[in-house]
Amino acid sequence: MDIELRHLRYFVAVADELHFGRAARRLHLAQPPLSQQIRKLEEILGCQLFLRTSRAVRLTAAGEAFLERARRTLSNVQDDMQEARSIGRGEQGLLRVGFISSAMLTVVPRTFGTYRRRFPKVQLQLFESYTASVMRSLTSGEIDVGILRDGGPANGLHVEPLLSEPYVAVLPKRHPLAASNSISAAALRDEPFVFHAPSAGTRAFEKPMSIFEEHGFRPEIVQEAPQWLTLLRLVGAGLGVTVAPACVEKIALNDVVCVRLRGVKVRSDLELAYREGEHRAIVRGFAEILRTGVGRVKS
Amino acid sequence: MDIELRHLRYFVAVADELHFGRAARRLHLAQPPLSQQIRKLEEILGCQLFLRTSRAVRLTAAGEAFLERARRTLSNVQDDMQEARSIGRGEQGLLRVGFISSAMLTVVPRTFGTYRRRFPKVQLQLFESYTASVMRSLTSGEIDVGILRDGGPANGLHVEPLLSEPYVAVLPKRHPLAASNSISAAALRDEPFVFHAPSAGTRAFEKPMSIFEEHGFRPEIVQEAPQWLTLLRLVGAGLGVTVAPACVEKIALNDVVCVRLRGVKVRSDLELAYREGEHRAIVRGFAEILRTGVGRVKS
DNA sequence: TAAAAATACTCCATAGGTATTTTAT
DNA sequence: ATAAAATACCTATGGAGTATTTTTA
Repeated sequence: MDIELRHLRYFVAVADELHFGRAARRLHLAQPPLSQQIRKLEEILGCQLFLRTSRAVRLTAAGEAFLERARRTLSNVQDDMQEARSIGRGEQGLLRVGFISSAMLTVVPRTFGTYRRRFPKVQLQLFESYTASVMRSLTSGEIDVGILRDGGPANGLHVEPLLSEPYVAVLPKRHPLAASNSISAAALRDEPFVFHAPSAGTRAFEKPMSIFEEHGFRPEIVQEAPQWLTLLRLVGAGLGVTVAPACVEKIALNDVVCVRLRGVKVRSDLELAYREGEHRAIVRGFAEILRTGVGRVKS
Repeated sequence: MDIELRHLRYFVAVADELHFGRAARRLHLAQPPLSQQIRKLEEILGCQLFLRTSRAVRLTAAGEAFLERARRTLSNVQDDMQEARSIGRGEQGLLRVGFISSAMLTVVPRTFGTYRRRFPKVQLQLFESYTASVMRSLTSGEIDVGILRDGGPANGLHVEPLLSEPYVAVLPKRHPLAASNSISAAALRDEPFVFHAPSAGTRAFEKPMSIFEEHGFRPEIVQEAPQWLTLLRLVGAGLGVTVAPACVEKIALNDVVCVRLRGVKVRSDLELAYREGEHRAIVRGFAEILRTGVGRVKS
């Protein structure tokens, strides 16, 4: 016979009432089974908890000490259950989110705010990096969610589109085409390019390059740089031109001009990623907020 | 349906083994009821604790958190049970003992040592006083046990003899009777007496006085003092004589002589007292040690 | 004598067992 | 194909109910 929480619940009730009949009523129980269970508890413990006469019930020293502990145990178990539930709903814990800088030029930061308000107890850790690095961190388990660009299908990762944007050409302010309302990709055939390194993300690199493939050329990259801001300033300084997802225009200073690319089907996809088989409510909750947050703006 | 410690025990076993079959074996249980109980626990909590496939079982984030808590709860409950048992056996707690000074002239201090060794975790608080005060403190609940002298039967108190001693006459060194091997109580008829005040303990006062009643006189007390040492020095200084329990001889300096009282039936009883209906093992344990400790020396 | 706990018994809810199916690798 | 969990169903322990007795103030 093992001790059970039932014994503690009954014991606390009797100790509170110091009356088996009243305690039984409080427990929605008949008096005899209550007496039995208390007796059983005393047998398990091997010591008396109550001194009973037909006129009065009082606690022994052992009962006095055990009462405190029993109360604490019952209360702790309740708290533990609440915590488990809360974690089960994704309301508690640590969530590590890796993201690319350009995600901050979209609606994403606002969804972070929404998430904080919805799950205030979650500790949100943010890691800023580039697509390939975000994917590696996801796979290795350093982060739980990734927000990246054109990560495409990846082994062991679930990747889903959040936001699709057209590419724009980024030209120096004084470039002959800078005044155009829109240009063809073919117009950039002989231009020197500045761009990210391929290692920053294979697909994220190949996708914009493929724009020019159908016109039979591949841009000559004269300078690589990791950040869009850097690339824009290099364009502004006349080192070359580039193509970028439309959102990048937001950080363009007045030394460059962003021009719509006519007839280009290829678009840049901002994506949400997490490990395949990811089950944690904390991750599912974040993903859900991100989807609806981004979706609401699009519609 | 309420959560029970059974659920925690089963949960911990499965979490340890990460295998329902093995966990069931460890619990001396078939696998299906274990699966059922875990499922039931998950229903009670309202969240998954395990992710099971037929090939692998692993903890969810909620399960991970709940595991720690469940372990702690089970361990705490075990500790709490041990503590209750220990208190039930009188091995823990606070024991307040009131005693008269002369008890320290007997075997009593040695029994205190025995008690400490037997119940090392009990905090023993000692209060030195006189019989009437010890009894009042017992009744009022300030102390738990009393060691006193001739407290006799008292309302609401259990009083039992520990040690019976003859009275001796205490005379100044140069008193005419001081050289006697023994004297009759009648020989002290015209002597001035020094003694305790009656308020120090009615029976403890009346008992020695009764020695002289059968010889038709009552000692004239010329000076009262609360402590035996004081009384002995007063005798030594020639203020009077007195009668004292034999053990008091141990603190006699060479200015007094203790002489056996011939033909005196009245003896002084060192007694153990506690409240009637006292049930606490801590008190019973102390009383038992005191009885056997004093008894062993007598026999 | 009256109030309350203990006892005696009965019943049934449910923990646990057995046999089998489903599932995922 | 196999190992393991889930499902279905059955059994029986023991928790809870009813009636009664015992106890003590």
